[in-house]
Amino acid sequence: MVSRAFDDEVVARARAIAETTPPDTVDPKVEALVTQLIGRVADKWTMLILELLEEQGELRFTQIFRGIDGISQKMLTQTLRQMERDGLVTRTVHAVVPPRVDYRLTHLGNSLGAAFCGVWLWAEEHLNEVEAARTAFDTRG
Amino acid sequence: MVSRAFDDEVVARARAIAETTPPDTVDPKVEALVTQLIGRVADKWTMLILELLEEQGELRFTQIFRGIDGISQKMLTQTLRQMERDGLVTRTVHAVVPPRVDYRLTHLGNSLGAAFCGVWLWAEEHLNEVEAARTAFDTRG
DNA sequence: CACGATACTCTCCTTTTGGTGCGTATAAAT
DNA sequence: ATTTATACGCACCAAAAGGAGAGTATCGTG
Repeated sequence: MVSRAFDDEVVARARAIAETTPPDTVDPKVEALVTQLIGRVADKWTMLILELLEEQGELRFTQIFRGIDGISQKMLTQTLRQMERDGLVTRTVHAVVPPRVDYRLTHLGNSLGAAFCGVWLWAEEHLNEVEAARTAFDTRG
Repeated sequence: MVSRAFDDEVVARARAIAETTPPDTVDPKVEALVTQLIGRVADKWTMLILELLEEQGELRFTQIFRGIDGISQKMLTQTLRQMERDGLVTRTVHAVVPPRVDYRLTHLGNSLGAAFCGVWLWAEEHLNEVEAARTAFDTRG
């Protein structure tokens, strides 16, 4: 996970960007592609794997498997394949027995991890507020 | 959408944070809650609604419905309810006929939008790289 | 008087997601 | 000789997500 030392700073920066953003003249095709890409990449397992690899550098299959609580082998393989296809991780197979496969973030993967950093910080920072909002909502009926 | 003027700056900042992060001494309960919260909030429709409301301020149901391509009424209602429960949006019902309901981001919702900003920027910036990686992967078989 | 508009809810029904368990190659270890 | 470890692929099945369409209350409008 991450420290929360720079949280306010990051959020303030991001908000500043959002506010100074021009009225938006983005090609709808690009818009759609971006949306789709985000849908693909902003997935729970992808985010968790990304974070783990960011922390640990290079890991093999079983290490990731043990490092991520609740994931099934199937989902891990699947997610890693997608990430490889999207250029987020490299997959190096060592021709030994038993087989050994190492995964490592690419530059692209690293940059995505950095981009998600703000979301992790937000979640850490505002966890209590969200829980409070929920119980308030639920007790109001 | 957003401009990409500050992309490198944002990413560099986020990466700097990631690198200076201490070895991690986070309570596993909190870790799990954060993970769960991210799973809840990092959903396609939530992100799109968040962005739309951030741009437009206050909107009513049908305006959001028309503003987000491909969403169904069901998903829109559902997502808005969750967001309201999580304290991300306020929902104000005007007792008129036909009914009129306005949605607006809370401070919390705004901060989440800001946090997601980095991901949007990443997607815009690296769209081409991802597509290139994909075709490379696919042609290699 | 029929109609449209609004913001839903409710009921099917299909699609997608994801879990479980089994199979595999092979060499080292027991 | 049997077991163990690895990194999967495959087949099957349950659960969840999500789309389509109908229903609702009420009032102004044509």
